[in-house]
Amino acid sequence: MRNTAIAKVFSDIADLLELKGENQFKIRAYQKVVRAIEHYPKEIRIMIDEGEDLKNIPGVGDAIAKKTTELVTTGKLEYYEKLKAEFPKGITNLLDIPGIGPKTASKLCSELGITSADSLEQAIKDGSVATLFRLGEKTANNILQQVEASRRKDQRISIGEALPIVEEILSALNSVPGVRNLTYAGSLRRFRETLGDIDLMGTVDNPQKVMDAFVSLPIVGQVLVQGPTKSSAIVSGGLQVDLRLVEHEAFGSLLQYFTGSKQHNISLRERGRRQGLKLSEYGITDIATDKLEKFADEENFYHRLGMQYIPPELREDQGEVEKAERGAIPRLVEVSDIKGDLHMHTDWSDGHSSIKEMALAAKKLGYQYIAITEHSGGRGIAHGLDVERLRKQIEEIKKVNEYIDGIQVFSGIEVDIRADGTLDLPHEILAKLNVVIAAVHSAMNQSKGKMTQRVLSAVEDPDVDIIAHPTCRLLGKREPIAIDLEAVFRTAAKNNKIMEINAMPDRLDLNDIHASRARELGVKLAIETDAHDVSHLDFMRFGVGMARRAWCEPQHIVNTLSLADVLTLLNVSR
DNA sequence: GCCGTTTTCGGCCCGACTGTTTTCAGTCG
Repeated sequence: MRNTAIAKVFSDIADLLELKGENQFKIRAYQKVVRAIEHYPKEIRIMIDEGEDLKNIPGVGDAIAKKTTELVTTGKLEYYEKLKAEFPKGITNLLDIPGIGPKTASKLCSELGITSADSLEQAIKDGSVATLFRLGEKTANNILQQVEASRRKDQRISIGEALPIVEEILSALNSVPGVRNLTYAGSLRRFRETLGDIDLMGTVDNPQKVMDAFVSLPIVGQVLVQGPTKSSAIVSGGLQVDLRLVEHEAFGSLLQYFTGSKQHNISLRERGRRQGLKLSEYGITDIATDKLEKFADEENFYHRLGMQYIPPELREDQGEVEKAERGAIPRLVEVSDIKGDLHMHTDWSDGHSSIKEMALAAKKLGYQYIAITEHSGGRGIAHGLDVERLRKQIEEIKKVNEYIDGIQVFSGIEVDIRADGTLDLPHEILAKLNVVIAAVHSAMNQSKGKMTQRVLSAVEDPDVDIIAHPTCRLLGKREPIAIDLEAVFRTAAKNNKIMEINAMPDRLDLNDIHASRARELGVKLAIETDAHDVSHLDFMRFGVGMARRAWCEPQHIVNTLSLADVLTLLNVSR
């Protein structure tokens, strides 16, 4: 049983306890543990196998540790089964509708027998919902609108789709006179891979002018709310964007508050409380004197609490607050640390730019090296290279290296790992390359056991340096393959092989949780764009964001190494 | 149900908004 499945059970328990009207702090304990387990880098199944204490997970105590063990070892949890039996099936679905909380849901269920969005819609339309105590016409109507909206609502969008939209809006608003400070917050600032909505905020001299400019942007469609300090609108693609403007003196605490995550902020406020301080978006209040201290920047907000500044990517309540108190927040990898890119395609296969164009663009980014890694041809992937064309490309790369100074172009390949685990090109040619990346591109429905063996044989192949996009997922389009990553990471660590953090915004593979686990196991990581065009080299920032969420420092990422050091590493790994 | 630089018992984050009330419950972020 995977962590996500365990988290789902505890999330259901929290919902059911809410419906039951249980002690809210007990409910919160379950909710807290859901977040902790969802983001926990190590599979709990493995922790139990290895006899590790589950109470090492923040928020897990005696009771939940015992329940987790029962759930993982038997596949069932008696407490959960009993709780479920107390309620009609499907009732927790009502909690997913915005505007319906536990009180309303249990009222709808017990008095009208409603357990689904369909029966709810019916009951609102025939007027029975509006007759319930503390529910009226307006509330019923609002709920109806939410039911309809949730039916047509788009899924969360990927960060790669969102960021260009956001930057377009920001650059348009930045040209309005009187704008002093404008930025994005929320999950986007934390670099989460998908986003539900966008939070923008800033400090300005004339809020009304900026709000007017915002709602009249061409990209903005329906305006939901428009006020002097807060506006909400739907932009093209169905994405909701909130813009909030505040006084300059409180920018730091507001940015901190709206960056979240919610659990991080709760954790922070608990600490504050123990110091006699009350934290809010307006600043920090000394409870004894009721004096409010304002913060124009986030750094001083954290320092006032006696801790280091915490980078947004780490604010997930995964132990970062304790570490910041001890001064143990690491110096995370930054885009400026990146000295090369080891995975890209050119017009030799399915890319759009030439080798020379890629090299010049990379040089402009300040890189010392790049690797050209086309697809191999055996599986019929778009214009993949066979042995003959690869030989020719090696020659061509030599010429480019003579022509261009200041950057080294490596010859490489992204060789297909066939269904049987063999590579798509022979040893003779692979041995001539600087970089060999291996990846799965076909037969993705193999069983977990078969797929794991397939990838393991590539990891153990002496010709292979790097495993690319290890789960093969495409955000919102293709589920990850079934694979035992723990086994892959352990074997990679033993064989000194590199795992890729693919920076393409619809891949982000390894993701943050996987990359974090790989790092813990001592696996070397490479952040690679998989660029098919010079413009794709900019994807590096998405990969770096993922790596930062995985607590990676420069030393964990091989392409922060200098040219000389990376060459040594690649030879050593053979 | 969790947790400890006040505590192994008694606490547990904070504020805004809405619609329903007649002072506040419920929900959200």
